Amino acid sequence: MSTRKGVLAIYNTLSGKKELFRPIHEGQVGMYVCGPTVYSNVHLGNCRTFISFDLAYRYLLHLGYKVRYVRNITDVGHLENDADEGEDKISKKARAEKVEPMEIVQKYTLDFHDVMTAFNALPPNIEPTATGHIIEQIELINTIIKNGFAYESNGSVYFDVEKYNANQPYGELSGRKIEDLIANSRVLDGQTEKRAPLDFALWKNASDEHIMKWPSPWGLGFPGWHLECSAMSAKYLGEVFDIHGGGMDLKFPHHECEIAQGCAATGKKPVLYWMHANMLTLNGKKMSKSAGNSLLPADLFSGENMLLSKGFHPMVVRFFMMQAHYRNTLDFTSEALNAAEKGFEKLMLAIENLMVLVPSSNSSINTKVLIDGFYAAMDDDFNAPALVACLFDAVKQINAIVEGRATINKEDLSILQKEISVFVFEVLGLQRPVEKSDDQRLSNVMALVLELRGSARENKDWVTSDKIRDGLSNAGIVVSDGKDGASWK
RNA sequence: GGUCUCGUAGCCAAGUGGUUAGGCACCGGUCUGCAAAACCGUCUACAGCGGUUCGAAUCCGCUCGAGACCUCCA
Repeated sequence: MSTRKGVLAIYNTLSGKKELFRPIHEGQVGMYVCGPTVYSNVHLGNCRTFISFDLAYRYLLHLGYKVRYVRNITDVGHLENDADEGEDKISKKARAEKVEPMEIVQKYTLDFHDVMTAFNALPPNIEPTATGHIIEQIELINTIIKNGFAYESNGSVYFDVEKYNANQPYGELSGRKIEDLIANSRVLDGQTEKRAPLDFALWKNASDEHIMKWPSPWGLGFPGWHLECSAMSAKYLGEVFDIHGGGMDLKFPHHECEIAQGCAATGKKPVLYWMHANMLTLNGKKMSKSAGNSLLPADLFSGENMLLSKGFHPMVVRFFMMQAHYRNTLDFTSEALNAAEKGFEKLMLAIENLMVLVPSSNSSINTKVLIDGFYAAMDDDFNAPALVACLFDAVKQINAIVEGRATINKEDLSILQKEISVFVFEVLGLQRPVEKSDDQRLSNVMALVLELRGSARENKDWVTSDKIRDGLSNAGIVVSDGKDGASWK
């Protein structure tokens, strides 16, 4: 696949344009994605971002790149708000549940991993935690202070945004001007430690009652949220790396601050390509836990939620997400999920048929055009919905071959089988849902039941045959009458 | 209030100057004892009003509507 390197275009938030992807080191990619703050269960909106970057990761791997994918776990420093008395999310939850903060971290990290596994998201190569990198963070703060872009105040350290902005623009990524930011910044109580409202914390002094704190040159305290990602990405990917991803809502201030921290520490912009995944909406609005407008994956799978009439398989949900581009908002509705479920089943059925097709001596379909379409879609900024459309073109062709309206030769069949498998299972990361039962005894019983029903049908004993069909239906088994006899699932 | 994004058929959603995206639903058909399933076909849309152009869903302007960020969020 090495011949395809160099044709992938990625939309770079920093330039506002699609750019041809050229990694720093030939054949290698360093990718960092802001992970979750593990203070509660991840909701479906959180999941969309990670699934979006899983798609990017998978396609980069497919193109043959050696990827180092780093996704952090934020387990300290994420405050409820920007006021000085803002409480750490993990601490607050630990206090509420009367457990150690690390018990909160452990519980919700495990939940996050379970959910990611259910969605078939590949694990990152490194999953660093903020609390595991306090030393690196203190070192980074020291460097920024030494370079003159941060100052200590009352046991806390703040980044001096105005001083930084004198030489390098602050707000480049999110398209903001510092004058507008100053004009619009809210004046919060208790910000007397800062020289200017825009300055953000690199290190926060911990009060006596604060339960998560570490010794530092500035006293007991804890790191600032923005700093964590800078320290961890630099440690594992270097001062400058290829791709930084995250949710659209992190663009400002989080990612803006990361750029400032990186430049202040090294004089170099830390990231070549900034990628931002858009939000999953519910009722037309961003899914958000704090706004009470969110849905938990577990509820979606089980169907135990007022919004849902039934549960959906994780792969149906993943397929639903793949039908929208990662840079656009996607609206969640029960109806849209139902539609995705039908489409997903249609795709899976066609692939099953493809794998057992009997080749002819010649092909009436153009396999190359189909496959080129797959690549063209993904090369265009990971356009999964365009890929899905191409896959359904292939489905139509497969069905035509199945029904004898088209033919495919042995060579084309082999290529099509391989490429469709690659794009559906490896790139889109879909999985065939496991069969309801591989119980041999049930299979034997069903074979007998269907044989008896078949006899009844031959004798036009519709009462018996329908009784069997309805009875099985009540037992959760659907009988389908095809040309070559009945089947069940 | 500031900055920005979006508005595509009943629903979800690609497409950013010229070739009917796609999925689901609806409707029609094939198959079937009936039904379901499956398959085939149909449905040719781009918020409104102007402008630029041989040609606009796409570019520009205005209007209306929705959302995001500016405070914690993926």
